[in-house]
Amino acid sequence: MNLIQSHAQKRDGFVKEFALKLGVDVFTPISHTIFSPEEIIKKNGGKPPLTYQSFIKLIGLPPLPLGNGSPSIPPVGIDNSNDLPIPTLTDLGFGDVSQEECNPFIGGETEALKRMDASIQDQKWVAAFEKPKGDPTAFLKPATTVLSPYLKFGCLSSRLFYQRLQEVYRKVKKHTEPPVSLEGQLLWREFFYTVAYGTPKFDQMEGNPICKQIPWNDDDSLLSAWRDGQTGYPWIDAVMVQLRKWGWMHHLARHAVACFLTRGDLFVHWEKGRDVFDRLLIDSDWAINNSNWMWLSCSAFFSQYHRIYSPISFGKKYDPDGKYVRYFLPVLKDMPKEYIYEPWTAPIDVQRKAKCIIGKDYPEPLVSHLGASKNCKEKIAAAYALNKQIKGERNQVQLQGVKKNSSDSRNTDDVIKQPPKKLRQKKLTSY
DNA sequence: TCGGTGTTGACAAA
DNA sequence: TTTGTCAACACCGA
Repeated sequence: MNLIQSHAQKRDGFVKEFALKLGVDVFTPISHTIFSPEEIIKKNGGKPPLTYQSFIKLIGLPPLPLGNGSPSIPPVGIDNSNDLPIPTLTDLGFGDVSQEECNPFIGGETEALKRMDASIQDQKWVAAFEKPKGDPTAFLKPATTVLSPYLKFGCLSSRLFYQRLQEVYRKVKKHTEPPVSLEGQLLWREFFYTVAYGTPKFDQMEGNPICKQIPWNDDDSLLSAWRDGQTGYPWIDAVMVQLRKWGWMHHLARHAVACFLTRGDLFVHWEKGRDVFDRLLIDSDWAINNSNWMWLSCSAFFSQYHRIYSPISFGKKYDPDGKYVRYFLPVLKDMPKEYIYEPWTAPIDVQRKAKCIIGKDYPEPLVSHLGASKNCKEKIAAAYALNKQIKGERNQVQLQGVKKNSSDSRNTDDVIKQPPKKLRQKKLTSY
């Protein structure tokens, strides 16, 4: 049983027990997601679908939102009338996180509905929405709905959002389709929930049947430089600062920093990056976060490890002047735009004039991107070959019906050479 | 077994 | 601004 399954079971048990005492009937529908992961997996022969397209083929028409088409069930809302004390961040175990005044996301259902309505009002925008085309450097007016935190905390019903989108699609002549449309985004969420529900050890590499076994390194100094926005690559560091300050950044910005940490440059284990995101993202979601880290590290779902986001040109493509970098990394605010994505290449007099000496006011690049990415590709290619070989051997064994003995018991976990334990014990500074 | 396809790359060429 | 190339993997359906 994995986390989602045990969580659901605990919740149902608790609610039922509580309700029984009050003599209340309990009806627990699928409501956090649109579809039932269990039913989709059953339809697929007991295994979760592993591609988006195969997932789409399995789903039928979605059920209507509760209270909005199911007349026997009242709308679910939050009763704010009884003045219950709201727990503080410290109560919730986040006392060491300082909240920035600029955090743009207010909590609650009222705000969630307001946000959804505001997004949906612009029917042209909804009809034309195409996720891969958004601008990850747009921060004054984000290129997406930013409804993810509200979906995560249950302030916004995914079913309601889905139905509202359908209403818009019916009204407009032409609109984008899944996977790139807004509807497609909701279905990605469903897809990842389904895989997460049906996969043992989903949140780790070892023992996870869908996860490639790759000998990631365990270098805490690389990890902390990345986490603290000290890699020396302004685009990467600015994204990590936005994560810390806002608890949110654009989807493609997440891709860029996740790729950099894992398969692109630093070759640090995706589970480490996952933990940082899990801690700092306001919308962090167990199923989606783990899925995306496996995706970006080429551990599952995606395997084109030659396609690496450049920590220099990817941000530049959207924001050649570096407005985004200057906003989140004020130390670089006076760096001329020719050098803003590669400040270490600026002549020393330019650095002096910009009041930003590289190596003193802002770090030198942690690694050389060209060399590091080449290195990563080679290591992943080798790991892939080994995974394939072991999978082949395993299939052979299954085909021949040979009973497993000790010499056959090798599995893909063996690909991992455990690094010397605690060789580098540099303690991570607190969040 | 093989060809088609896969939400989101970078770079060069047209 | 759009298209082809790079080098090549995993999954799926015929």
